[in-house]
Amino acid sequence: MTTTAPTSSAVRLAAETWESLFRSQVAVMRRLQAGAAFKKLPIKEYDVLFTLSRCPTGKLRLNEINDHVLLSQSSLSRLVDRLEKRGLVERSIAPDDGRGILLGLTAAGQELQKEIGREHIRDIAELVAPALTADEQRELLRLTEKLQAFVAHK
Amino acid sequence: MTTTAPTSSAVRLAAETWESLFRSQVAVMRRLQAGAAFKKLPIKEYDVLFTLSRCPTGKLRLNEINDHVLLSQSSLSRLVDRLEKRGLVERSIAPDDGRGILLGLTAAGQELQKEIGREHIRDIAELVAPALTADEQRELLRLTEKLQAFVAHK
DNA sequence: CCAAAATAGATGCATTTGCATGTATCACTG
DNA sequence: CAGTGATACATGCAAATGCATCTATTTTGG
Repeated sequence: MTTTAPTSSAVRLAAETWESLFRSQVAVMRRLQAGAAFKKLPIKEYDVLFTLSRCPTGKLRLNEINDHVLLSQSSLSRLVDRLEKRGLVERSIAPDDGRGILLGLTAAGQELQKEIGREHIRDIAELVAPALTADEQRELLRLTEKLQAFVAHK
Repeated sequence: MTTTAPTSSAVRLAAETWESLFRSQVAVMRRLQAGAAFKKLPIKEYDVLFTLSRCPTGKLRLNEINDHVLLSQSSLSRLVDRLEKRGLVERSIAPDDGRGILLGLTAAGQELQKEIGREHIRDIAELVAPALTADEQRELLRLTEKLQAFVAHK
């Protein structure tokens, strides 16, 4: 046994931490996706609209979106088909990569994202704000950002 | 505007906290499900085995499992079909509710859960332990448990 | 007690998803 | 520069999922 091997209690703590994070995510997500906000658009499709609405350039490569969702590459492609068919997004060729697709919101897409987002954000606050103090929320935000940053660069 | 209305900055903090929690979950989950541990069994199916292995009685009602996963009732029923077909779980009639099904692990199910779990837990530790200190992990555990407990009882 | 409403889980059918594969483009190397 | 390997995204096809519905059982309220 070397001094750098993880101890079983360290492994157990990591596992329990992950389990708790995952289960809390499930608990909140079950509530959110069942809400009235997602009658018009499934939450996974909304997520793409939201991600596009939040990015500085307003456009993203499909593979960039794909790095942040739990869908296979092909499923994301098909999800984008559905959004495009509804006139909510538009595909264009990426200017610096002939293989690539840039995705942007249409005006209708922006409008729908805002409409759903208003209700969605209220649902989130209804769940999170009474559960945790503002300081606790900030700490949770910091810890999960730290975790995500590590995993993203690993 | 009443004094009990949530302020927009309180709503925003809750939303950002949720977003960060959700994205970190996605980042970790993408890694875990892509790991060698889940070549033998998809992670959603493993999750049911794991949940059964962790419960005090060794058996759970389908609707109890369903309260903690992101699958519809029918999809869980079908997932359990698949596990049963592989001889990993067995269904029995709940003794106190003629509508109900109790689910339990078979010996093969226990064995496979342990086998996959050994590798899975190592993968988790590889992601979480270098990202967060032990104190941070404990704090994250506490906060997510608090959140989950609130949402579960709301 | 009885009827109505609610609940539990299985199933039909349509939709979504994932694996494998294909085509085109890009990056790298000699 | 040319060939090879890697990457980006679409598509075929099979599997998984979700909505709606069904049957049986339990719970509720008068």
